[in-house]
Amino acid sequence: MAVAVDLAILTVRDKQLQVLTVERGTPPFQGACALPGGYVEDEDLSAAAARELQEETGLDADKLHIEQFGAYGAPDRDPRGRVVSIAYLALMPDLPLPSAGGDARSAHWIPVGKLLAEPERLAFDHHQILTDAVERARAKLEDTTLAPAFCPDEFTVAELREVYETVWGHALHPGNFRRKVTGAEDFLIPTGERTIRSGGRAAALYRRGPAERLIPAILRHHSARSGAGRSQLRGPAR
Amino acid sequence: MAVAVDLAILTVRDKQLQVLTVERGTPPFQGACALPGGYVEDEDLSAAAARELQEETGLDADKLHIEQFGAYGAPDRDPRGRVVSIAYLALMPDLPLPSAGGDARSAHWIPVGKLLAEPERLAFDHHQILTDAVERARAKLEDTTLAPAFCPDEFTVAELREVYETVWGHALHPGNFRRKVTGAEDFLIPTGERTIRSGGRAAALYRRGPAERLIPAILRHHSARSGAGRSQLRGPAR
DNA sequence: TAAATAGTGTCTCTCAGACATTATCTT
DNA sequence: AAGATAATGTCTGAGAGACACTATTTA
Repeated sequence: MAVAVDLAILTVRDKQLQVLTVERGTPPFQGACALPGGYVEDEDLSAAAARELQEETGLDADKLHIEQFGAYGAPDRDPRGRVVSIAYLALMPDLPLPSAGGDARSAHWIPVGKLLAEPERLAFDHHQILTDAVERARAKLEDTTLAPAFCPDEFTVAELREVYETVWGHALHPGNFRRKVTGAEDFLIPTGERTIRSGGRAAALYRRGPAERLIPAILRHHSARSGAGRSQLRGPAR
Repeated sequence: MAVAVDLAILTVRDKQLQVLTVERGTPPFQGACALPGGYVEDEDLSAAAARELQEETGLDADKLHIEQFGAYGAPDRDPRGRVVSIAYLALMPDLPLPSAGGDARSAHWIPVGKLLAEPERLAFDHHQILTDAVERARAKLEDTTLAPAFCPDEFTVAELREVYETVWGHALHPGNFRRKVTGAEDFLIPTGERTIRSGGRAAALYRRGPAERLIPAILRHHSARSGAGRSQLRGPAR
């Protein structure tokens, strides 16, 4: 029984959540997209994932976030024979891929939304794997300090907010978002510098802090709370 | 390369979180405890886990909660050869094990605390697997409706609270706990009946509701909040 | 100046912790 | 009645959504 690793490498690019795919040059699923991956050799699973990451992107695994999130082993998931695949999720900023890796033949960034809407475009059970990877990423933004993994070393609050908005797929309130992320302990460390990334007031730059858990968490859904604020009608008499 | 499944089957028993272990009768690790498990055959991974569960406990997998939580594949984790193991977490009420399963030779419930304190008692890397399983269970009680999986079909709020207290390892405030679990939508459904399980007023019985996510969540840690209540000194003048 | 974005302040509702109190059951 | 447990109520502070407002930069 063969054991492989598959990687869902995500980034935020052009205001879209995108995933790195390779085009399959040989059957089965010739011409389709697939998540990068390969067989596990005489090494630990995480080492296999790091090696594949290096081969596909030329990037060093300990420079970005990478974590295991599932194992897939349906008997017929690979028509060539029994393969159990351990799936890894990697998050990275929108860097130009070194593409030096000899294996970087045909790596492309593709918007996740497009891929999930067309289940046929992904080989094997990679549609399911990608679905699970995206859900994992969305959930982890809520209560961990993972979001800066999508940003360069130094970033603004607005850039961080764009990460959340892109991954979750809906807009967040700028003022409240700032209050929360700057209030969470050890999440963001101000560098003291400012920058102008777009027309408007210069924004402060931050670096990610040492915290791993986000306390308090930032919830995706408005959790069916009736909402506060001024929605109640409290006009002057009636 | 062999692929196996290992099961961390947890229950709450005698006010302790306990795990089902089997005693190893043959080398390696002869005489040590191990998590039940076995090789994956011509079946899906979840089917292999369900089969092992059936063999070890005589219980049906679709009657209790079971979920995959990790894959372990260090090259030297099994001295007999390369084995990658997919780990599953199962939660069940404190039932008498049918033990009809022919394989139930030497299954024992052992308190998790005791096992985690003595890393040598568990074979292979099962100490690590159990550690991860327990952490997963603790985390899932926070924001999912999983806790009733540890209870019989009908249960009282106090029994549910005992589950939380046992898994998390600390006491919870009875009044506040009740307010939260009965307030969470679709979490608990009152059966209308009452029962007396201990000296005192009869308690209402509940059944688990259809919700999967617990909203709002119940947090383990007091999240370093300064705490509210009457701790402020507000005595009458001074 | 206007336009645009960064950042702060405030109001109100909800939630959680810390009690206090009432209700119901057994002995 | 006493003791025990179940269930409810209240006060307070923290956090979140909504929104108004101020600050700083470019065009």
